[in-house]
Amino acid sequence: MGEPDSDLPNDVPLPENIALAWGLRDRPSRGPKRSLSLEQVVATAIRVAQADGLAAVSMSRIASELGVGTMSLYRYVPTKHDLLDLMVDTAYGSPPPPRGPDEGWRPALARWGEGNLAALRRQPWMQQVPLSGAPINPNSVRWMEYGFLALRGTGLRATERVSTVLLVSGYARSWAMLTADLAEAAARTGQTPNEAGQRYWHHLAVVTATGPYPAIHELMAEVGEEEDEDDDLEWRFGLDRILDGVEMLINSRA
Amino acid sequence: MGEPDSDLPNDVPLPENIALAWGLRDRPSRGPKRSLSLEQVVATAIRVAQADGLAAVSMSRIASELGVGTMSLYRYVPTKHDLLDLMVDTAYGSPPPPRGPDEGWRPALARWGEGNLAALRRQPWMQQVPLSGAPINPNSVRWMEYGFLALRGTGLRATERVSTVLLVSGYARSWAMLTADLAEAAARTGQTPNEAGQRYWHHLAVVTATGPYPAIHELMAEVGEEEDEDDDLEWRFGLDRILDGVEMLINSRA
DNA sequence: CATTAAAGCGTATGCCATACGCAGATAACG
DNA sequence: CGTTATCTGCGTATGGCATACGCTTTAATG
Repeated sequence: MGEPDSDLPNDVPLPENIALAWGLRDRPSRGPKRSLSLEQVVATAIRVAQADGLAAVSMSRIASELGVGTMSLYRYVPTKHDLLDLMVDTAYGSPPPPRGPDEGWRPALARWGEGNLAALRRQPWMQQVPLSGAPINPNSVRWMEYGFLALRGTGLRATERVSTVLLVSGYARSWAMLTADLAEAAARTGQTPNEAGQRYWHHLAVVTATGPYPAIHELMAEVGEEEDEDDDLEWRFGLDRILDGVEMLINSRA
Repeated sequence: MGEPDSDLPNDVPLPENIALAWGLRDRPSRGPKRSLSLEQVVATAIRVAQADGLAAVSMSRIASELGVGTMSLYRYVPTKHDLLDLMVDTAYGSPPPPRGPDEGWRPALARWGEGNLAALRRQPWMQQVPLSGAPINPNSVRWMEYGFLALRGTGLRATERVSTVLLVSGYARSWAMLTADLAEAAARTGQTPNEAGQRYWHHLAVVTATGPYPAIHELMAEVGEEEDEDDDLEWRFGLDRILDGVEMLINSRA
């Protein structure tokens, strides 16, 4: 991933979107005062997304919600894409409390993972936003900070800590997506999420009826027998496997 | 997630998009013959995405690429959204060879995970497509089949196998995203990926300079010391942690 | 051969992001 | 205290987009 700025000159300027997100643009003093703030714009956009879905988030919709002209928004945000970026950053909200002074890394990282999932469940539209790679926005960086705090003093090397944090957040994202889709289908057809799951398995059974899918058929047969498990237990299972794997390595080095 | 169709009546029809993806629409015999096939449309769309990015994929672009009118495409695909769905399904390509008769679950699942990453790297635009939840398209189902094949006979219960497969594919997706973003930034500014990584760390250093980010500063200091690691080694690290965690559970039950 | 239904697709609609430039506001400068 | 530079809000215009509708042509069925 390359090294930090060991000898990179300091005159490499921050890209505009990063400076914007961190509030580092130097506000000039010349012209009239602004009637809005970037935070207001972002908050309004989030409100629209939360209420009517990501597809309802248009510049004109946000503007009219704020009682200003559409083009005025571009005095606050260079493109809609940047706005989406800021929306996601803000909508994640505060991370769970960081690892306490006498707390082990494992419960702290578990809490961090649960926080990830909770955030995505609070604002499901975030899953539709194609995310933009390496985290650089303020709140994302704070989340990362908390994640790395959990792994301090574990003997894991830097790149290993990065991978571990990515492991947890990636799993949270995948899990959120899977369950959100079923929940959404359920809500749309006015059923319980459980019925939606049943329906999914049914469709899968139909399409795999002809053709070689032994493992999937085995799976479906078993799911039919097992008692209905809580969704969150299945999520915990994967999280625990990650934590076990990491713990194994840490212990083997101690 | 609900049980399969233990007693669900068989008259629940397949949604149109599922039938379409599986080629289960009954082609009527009345009218003129079609001049294209669904596969051709999907393949062309993929070609456009591969060549000029996802943003270049418009119905009119695909149509002109095929030498037909824009609206003709709607005889093959109900909406553009469905087309994107099929594009992703197809573009994943063939999964790696399934677990062999004398092969252990671990190398098989590792290979499956590598295949996930390789697919996303082959067609980076797929990461921008907001994916649609539970896998139901033919190729996705085949990938799933192979994933579950790897976990056959491990003593893992059905829901546990689901979580495990999700764990691996989710991590592959996260990793692909992180590295693709840096690679893309590198290509755009005409640098090596390593320089792009350096630049990222530099930006991170600047924005976290003021403020309480001890864990991130620690991380950056360490990354500066470590020799440049191969990206794929860092990826392998996370994958191995998953596999370790799963193996631990399997062994503890045996 | 008449009927029927589908295929290809031109046209039109309505939404979208956003480039451009103007008018009024505001602070800095002489 | 003007004058000037510069920023704000925003009306207007552009070009692209997905897609609804309905017409014409085609071809298999009765």
